[in-house]
Amino acid sequence: MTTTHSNRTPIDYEREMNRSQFEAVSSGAGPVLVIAGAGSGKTRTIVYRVAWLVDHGVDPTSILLLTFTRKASQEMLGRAIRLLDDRVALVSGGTFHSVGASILRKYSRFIDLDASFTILDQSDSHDALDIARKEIRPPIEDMKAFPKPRTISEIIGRSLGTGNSIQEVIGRRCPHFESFGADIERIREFYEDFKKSHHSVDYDDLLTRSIELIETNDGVRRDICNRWSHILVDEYQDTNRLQARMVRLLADGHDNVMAVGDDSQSIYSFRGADFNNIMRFSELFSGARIIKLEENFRSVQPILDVANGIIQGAESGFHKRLFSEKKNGAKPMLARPFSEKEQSLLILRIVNELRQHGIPLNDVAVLFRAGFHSFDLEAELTKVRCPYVKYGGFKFVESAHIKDAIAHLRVISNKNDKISWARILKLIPHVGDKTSQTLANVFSKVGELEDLATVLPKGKKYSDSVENLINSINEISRMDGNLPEKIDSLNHFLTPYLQAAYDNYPKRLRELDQLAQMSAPYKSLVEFLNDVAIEPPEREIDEDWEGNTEKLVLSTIHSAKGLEWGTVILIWATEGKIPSPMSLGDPDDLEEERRLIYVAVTRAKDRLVIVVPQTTYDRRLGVIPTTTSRFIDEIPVDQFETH
DNA sequence: TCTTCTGAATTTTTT
DNA sequence: ATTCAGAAGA
Repeated sequence: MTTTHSNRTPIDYEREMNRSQFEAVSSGAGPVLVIAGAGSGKTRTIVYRVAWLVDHGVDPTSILLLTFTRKASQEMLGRAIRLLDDRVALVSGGTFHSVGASILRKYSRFIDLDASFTILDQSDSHDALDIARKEIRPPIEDMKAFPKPRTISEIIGRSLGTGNSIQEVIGRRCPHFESFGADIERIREFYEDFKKSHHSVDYDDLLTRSIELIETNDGVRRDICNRWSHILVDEYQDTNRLQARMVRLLADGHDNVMAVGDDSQSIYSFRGADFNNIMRFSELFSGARIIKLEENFRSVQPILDVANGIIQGAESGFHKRLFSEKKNGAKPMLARPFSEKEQSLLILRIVNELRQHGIPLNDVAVLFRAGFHSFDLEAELTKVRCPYVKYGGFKFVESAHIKDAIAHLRVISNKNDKISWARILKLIPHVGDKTSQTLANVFSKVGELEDLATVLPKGKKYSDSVENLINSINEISRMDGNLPEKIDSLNHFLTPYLQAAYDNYPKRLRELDQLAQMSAPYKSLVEFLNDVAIEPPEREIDEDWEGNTEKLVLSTIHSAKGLEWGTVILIWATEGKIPSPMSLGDPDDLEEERRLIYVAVTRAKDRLVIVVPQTTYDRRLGVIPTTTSRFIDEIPVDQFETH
C-alpha cells in the first residue's frame, strides 16, 4: 500500500531562501558548520534542513536536533511539521542535558546508578555543597573566610568545563581563595560520594556520566551511534567542552553533523560555554564545510551599522559583516537623561508615543545587563499602571512554594533524597537547620516509606506535625489516581503552610494548580520530575487584573537572545553596568560584554534607543557622574540621532 | 547551651 | 530569594 505524506505542494527549497541558506539546507553527508549572523534566518535554516532531510528519504527517527532549551527544539520541530508533514514529529529533539538524562536512565545498569535517580538542580547542588562544607572531617578552620556554596559550585563546574584542576581555576579566577584549594578538593570528593549514596546526579553529571558511558561501553556506543544518523546542533557557540565532546561522540562513525551558531553571540561563558568550540569545529570534524549567512532579514541598515561597529572591535572571531535590503530607516537614538529617574520617565514617554502611533506594547522591549537594573523602571511602570512582563531574574520554578511542592514529590519518588527531606521538614514550626538535618538523615536511611513513623522521636513540639507530614506522603504515594490528582492532594495538604507563610497565597495556590495540570501528559512521577529538573516549565502568560495580554517587555539581554522586537530600548549603557565590574579582571570576560551589547542591539527591527544616564547613585558616594560604556563610545557619533 | 525565629542587607548573566 | 547576625526560646 502506498501512502502519500505530503499535505501541501512540494517545497521549492531553492526559491524560498537565499543562496547560502539553500547551500546549508541542501548539503550532503558530512560535517557542516553554519555561521549564522544575527537575524540571518538561522532558525528558518534549521527548520528547512530538518524538512529537507525527511523529504529526501532520511528516517525521521534517526534525526536528532540538539538545542539549549526545550522550547527552542519544540518550536523548530513544530514549524518543520507545518512546513512538511507529520513525519517530522518523529524527529528526536531536546537539550544536551535531556539527551544525557535519557541515556543515563536507559543504560543506568551499566554504571551503578539507580534508574530512578534524582536530578539535582543548581540550588539542590548548592545545598549539598553546603552540607559538605559543614560536614567534612577534619572541619574547615576558618568558615567565615571560606567561599560560599555558590562560589564553590562555580569553581568545581569551571574546573569540569575547562578541564583545568581546581587549584588552577582558583588561581585564575579568584586568587584570594588560593589557600582553600585543598579544602575545596575535599568538598568535591565529599560531594561526589554524597551524590552516589543518594542516587542523585547534577547537571554536569548528565553530561560527564553519559560521555563516560559512551566512551567506555562499546555496546552502548554502537547502540547510540546507530540510533541517530543525522545530528543538528543549534547555538553551537554556547557549547562547553563537555557538550562539544558529546556531539563528537554521538556522531561517531558517520560525522553527519550540522552545527549552527554565531561566534559573535556567545554570551554564556560563565556557564562554561567556550566560543573557541565553534572556531575549532573543523579540527574536531575534519573536512567540515563552512557556510556563512550574512544577509540580515530583521533590522534596518542604520541599526546594523552600529552592530557592525560594535563587533568590529572584537579581538577574534569569524569575519562577517551584516547587511540588509532595508536601506532606509531611522538611525538609532542615543539619549542622555540626567538620572535613573529621568531614564525611567523617558521610557514612559517613548512607550506612550509609540502607543499613539498604534504600535502594540508587546512589540517594544527594554533590555538591560542585570535583573536589578530595571527596579526603578518597574516602580514607575507600576505607578502609571503600564502592564509589563519581565524575563530573566527569578524563574517560576525557583519560587519557594513550587520548590517546596517539588521537594515533596521528590521524596515520594526517591526517599533517599536527603536534600528534599531537609527542605520540607524545615517548613514545620520548631524544626530548623539542625533538626531537619538529623531527621533527614534518619529518614533517608529507612527501608520503606511506611516505616518512617517508627523512627520519629516522640514528645517533641514538632512530633505531631511531622507525623502528619509522613502520613500524607504515605497516602499520596499509595494513591492510584493519576499524577494531577496526586499533586492536587499534595496541594491540599500544603495549603495551610502557604496561608501561614505568604500574604499572596491564593496566587501561589493557583500556581501549584498549574503544576498539577502540567503533570497531566506524564506517565510517571519520575518522568515528570526529570523534565521539571532539567528544564523548568515556563510560567504561562498570565492575564492581569485588567485582562491585559499586551504588555511591555522587560528583559535581561541574556533572556532576549534569539528574540526580536520592532523597538528595542537598551538602558544603562554605562561603564559599571555594561561592561559589568565583574568582567574587568579578565580580557575574555570583557569581550563577552561587547558581544552582549551586540546581541542587544541586533534584537531591534525598526527602532533602537540606547540610554546613557549621566549620573548614578552609589550607596557610599551618593550621586556620582557616569561614563558612557566603552563599546558605545567607540561608535562614531554621526551614526546616532542624539536626543 | 544549642536551636529557632526575626529582621535587615544584598544580588551578573542561568541550562 | 537568600544569607547573616542577633534575640528569644527550650
